[in-house]
Amino acid sequence: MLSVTTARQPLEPILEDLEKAEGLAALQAASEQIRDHYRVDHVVYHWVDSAGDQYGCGTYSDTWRDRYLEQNYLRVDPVILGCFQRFHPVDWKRLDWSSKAARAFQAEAIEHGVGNQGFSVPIRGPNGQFALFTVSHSCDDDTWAGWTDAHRRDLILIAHTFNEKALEFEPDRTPEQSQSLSPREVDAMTFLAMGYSRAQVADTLAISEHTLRVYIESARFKLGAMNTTHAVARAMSRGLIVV
Amino acid sequence: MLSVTTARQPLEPILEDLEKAEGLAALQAASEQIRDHYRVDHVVYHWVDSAGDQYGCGTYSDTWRDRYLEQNYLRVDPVILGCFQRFHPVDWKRLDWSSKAARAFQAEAIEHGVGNQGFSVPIRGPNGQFALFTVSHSCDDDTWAGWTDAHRRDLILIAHTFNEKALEFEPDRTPEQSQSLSPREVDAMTFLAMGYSRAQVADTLAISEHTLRVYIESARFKLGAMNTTHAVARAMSRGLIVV
DNA sequence: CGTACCCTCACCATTTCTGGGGAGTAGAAA
DNA sequence: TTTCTACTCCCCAGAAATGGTGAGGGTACG
Repeated sequence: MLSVTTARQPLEPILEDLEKAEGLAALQAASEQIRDHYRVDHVVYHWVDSAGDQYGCGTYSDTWRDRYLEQNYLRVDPVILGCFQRFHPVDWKRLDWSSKAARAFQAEAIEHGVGNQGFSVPIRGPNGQFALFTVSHSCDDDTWAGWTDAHRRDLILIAHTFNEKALEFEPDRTPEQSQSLSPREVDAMTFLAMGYSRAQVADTLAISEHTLRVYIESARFKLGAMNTTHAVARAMSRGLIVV
Repeated sequence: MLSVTTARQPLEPILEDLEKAEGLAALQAASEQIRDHYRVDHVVYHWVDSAGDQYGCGTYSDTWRDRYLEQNYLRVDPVILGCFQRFHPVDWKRLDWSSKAARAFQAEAIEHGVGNQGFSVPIRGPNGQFALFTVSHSCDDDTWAGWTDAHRRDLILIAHTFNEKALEFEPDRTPEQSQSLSPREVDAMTFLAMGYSRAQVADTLAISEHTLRVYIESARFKLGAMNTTHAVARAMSRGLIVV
């Protein structure tokens, strides 16, 4: 049971155990340990790949997890949708549950034992990488508010550490070093991303449009892109240009 | 001076003072307080807008800050470029300083008292928002490694709190609810960002190219984009599509 | 001192994109 | 029930981007 007094429990051992974890099975065990330590119903880490692939790890029941994947709830789940637009950790109460799909989802989640309260920490990386660290529980609002106030900072740190570990075991998810662009190529990509036409970019850079085309083509080649839009998208997601 | 023993200093008062800060001037004071508390040379918070606008706050000298802005070092600074590609907090030693521009930049930074060591925490938000919380210092590698090991977690929490505060005082930077795209528009933008031509996207979505064009045009309109490339770039930087 | 990469400029033919129209369905919201 | 939004389809002509090929001068590095 969750106590309203919410005495600060020591965080260090949790983080240390987490940092010692080796392999995905250990992460699974770590989430259970965190759950038991804080005496909440569930602790979940949820990764959403840049390609839309998912990876989850936590204490939700298998049936709920399977159902979630099977129904592609990723695109309905208000927790995902809400956190994806937010900077900071968020209490589930502050999310938008107004749509019909969202309420149906919520009802089904509670039915599967997810809990009526929740707190999720969004974690973002380059290339649109996104993960969530979530704690959920069943209790009344005041109890939950007290608990989250007391453990908010802990959860941020645990989320970070958990994410670091999860990335460590999945090197595929760390972005590979891509070939860099020349200054002029960066200029070209940047202005194109800002919506300038080729003629406008050439004018802005005070070069002929022919020259500009050479840059765009070489950038496209370096980025392995099939067209200008693709090249700009890749340059952005690789952080080669900042728009 | 930075002590190698790195006894854990209490973090709570720092965070509490930070959370009490009201206004940008208070944040400036907070960065100085953090600097003095940890006895490092500099503490800096640096925001990079999705439009390329910057906002900085910290203990760097005015001359260096002006120089940085004036020279548009944003696009050269290996700390920015490196952290933009990274998930986790990073020690400056692990960044890529190999290019000529980078080394020139480093030399000039040290000349302006920035310090030869540094540790930066990247913070990301929706819509491609990006900020850095940096601590820099002058000392040898071992001392620095010891210090960062001891305070890594503190810095993550401070970075989060600092960022929360900075956002609070600049509501402009909180993402205006950008008009969302319809599912089909998201599909269209996504495939375009993946390099598909209009014909290919239409084929993939099993709709006519004419229909596809309607989606692209309405997406372009919603995003206030001047052309397809611009629309895709905006959709990406606003986190509306994930590629 | 050669190699390699970057910056600059040019033409031609073809493909692709864009902007201007108009029109019907279904489902959800008001 | 009406209204609104999303989704689907169509034509045409002009604007823009692309692909292929070629060439010269500059700087950096071994």
